[in-house]
Amino acid sequence: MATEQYKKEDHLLLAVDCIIFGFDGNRIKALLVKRNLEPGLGKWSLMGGFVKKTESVKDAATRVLNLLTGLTDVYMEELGSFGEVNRDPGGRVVSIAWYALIKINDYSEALMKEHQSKWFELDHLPVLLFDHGEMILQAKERLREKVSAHPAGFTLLPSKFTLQQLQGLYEAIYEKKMDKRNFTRRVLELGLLKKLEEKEKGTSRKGAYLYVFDKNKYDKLSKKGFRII
Amino acid sequence: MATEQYKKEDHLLLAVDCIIFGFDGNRIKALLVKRNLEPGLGKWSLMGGFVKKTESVKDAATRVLNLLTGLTDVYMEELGSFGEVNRDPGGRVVSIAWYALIKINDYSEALMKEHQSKWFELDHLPVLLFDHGEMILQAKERLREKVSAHPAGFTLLPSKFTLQQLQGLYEAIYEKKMDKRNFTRRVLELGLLKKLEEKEKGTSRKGAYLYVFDKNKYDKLSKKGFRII
DNA sequence: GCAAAAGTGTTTTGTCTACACCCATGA
DNA sequence: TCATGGGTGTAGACAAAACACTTTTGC
Repeated sequence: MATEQYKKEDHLLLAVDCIIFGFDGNRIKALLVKRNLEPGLGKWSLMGGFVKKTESVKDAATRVLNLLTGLTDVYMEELGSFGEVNRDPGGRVVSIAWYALIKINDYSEALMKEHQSKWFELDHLPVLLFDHGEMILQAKERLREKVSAHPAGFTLLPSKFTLQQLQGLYEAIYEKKMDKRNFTRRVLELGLLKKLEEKEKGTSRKGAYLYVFDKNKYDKLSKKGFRII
Repeated sequence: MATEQYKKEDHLLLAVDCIIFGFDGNRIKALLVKRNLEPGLGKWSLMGGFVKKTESVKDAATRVLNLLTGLTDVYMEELGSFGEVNRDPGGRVVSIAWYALIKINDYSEALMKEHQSKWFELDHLPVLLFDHGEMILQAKERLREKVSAHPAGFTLLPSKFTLQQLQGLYEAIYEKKMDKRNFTRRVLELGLLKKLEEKEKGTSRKGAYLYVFDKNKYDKLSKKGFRII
């Protein structure tokens, strides 16, 4: 099947690794797993896997994410390749890193036990496999750039959320406090949110109104971009 | 050498393709070559090549760029992977696209003859190999984002240049006219440019002052970013 | 009635945009 | 002397930032 000229070229292993972000209401966290093969058996690492001949790179990333989380339809984007010759002592493996944003509660305790996985705060990461620490750092930077101009980050929140939760998310990503009035005004002006009658009463006596996204406007803003910070 | 578990995984071909941008004073152009192997022999395509086992992905991109242009120390950045299963009918090849910014005069007529290569305006591209058209589109978009906040784009200009050449570059990238006074003020305020005594007398009787970059400030601004548009 | 978080406007500051004329020079 | 591109400043519009008090309600 393959053209003759191609056959004599070097064939390599191509992997995908997923930086899976979650938000627990206070901090951004990354989901890591205990590696189950050599080299690096038992080390904390990103969830990864090899790209098969019969699937696209994106499909491989989706498959690997699904293997760990059971989730489909997750926001995921390519971060970039990691292609140093000796990055993996087990062989010549080029990895393409992807970052995914999930609702932290979509990932159950049961799955954590099953896969020996755990959420880690970004400034309390363990020692990581290979160049996975660098991948997470780059992904964190990319996440900042992304959410400054796209509503993507909102997918880290539960489907109903309060304005203070949304602000807390941005404060966690940018690691700085923001002004409540300015923040509220900006996000409401985007016209992206629908206010519900319901209130969230967990955190205060008064209770805060819950909001949901207007999917149509979300799609429009995703394409066009905006500036929220 | 390779770990046992790795051996049974699929091995694929990994390629790099370079989107090489130049600026002729009026338009952004891309450097294309006539493909010299099957499949797609004779078609216009990006300069590309396979990643060898003994080189990093970045080194491969650098090597491929150098093969065509003879240049080293070129501004180059990863665009992303192109990994559809059937993107290359010759076999399962995943390509990592890189874009490079060179001074158009660094690429001689002699090299164009030797490699059957040619500069094309971005809105007059020929029919291209595989998904190379899509790569160029994405690279063009990325270039816009990049130069809006980083001085990288300046590397498309000759080492001495006038303010109007710089403005022309931005106008070409954004495909819109800008205000001369506003533009001048903004770039001078960055403190990035050093005014020379020399004047460029080619395009007007009066002559326009030439500028060069202050390398130190360039490096600082590269990291920190700015907003020019 | 009080503690604790929710909700809400205005003023100030800074940034961005629009806009037009004189200058220097070679032909 | 005139045609051509080079160089320069200001006023108004708009957006961003700073800032503090009232409301609701469960205990």
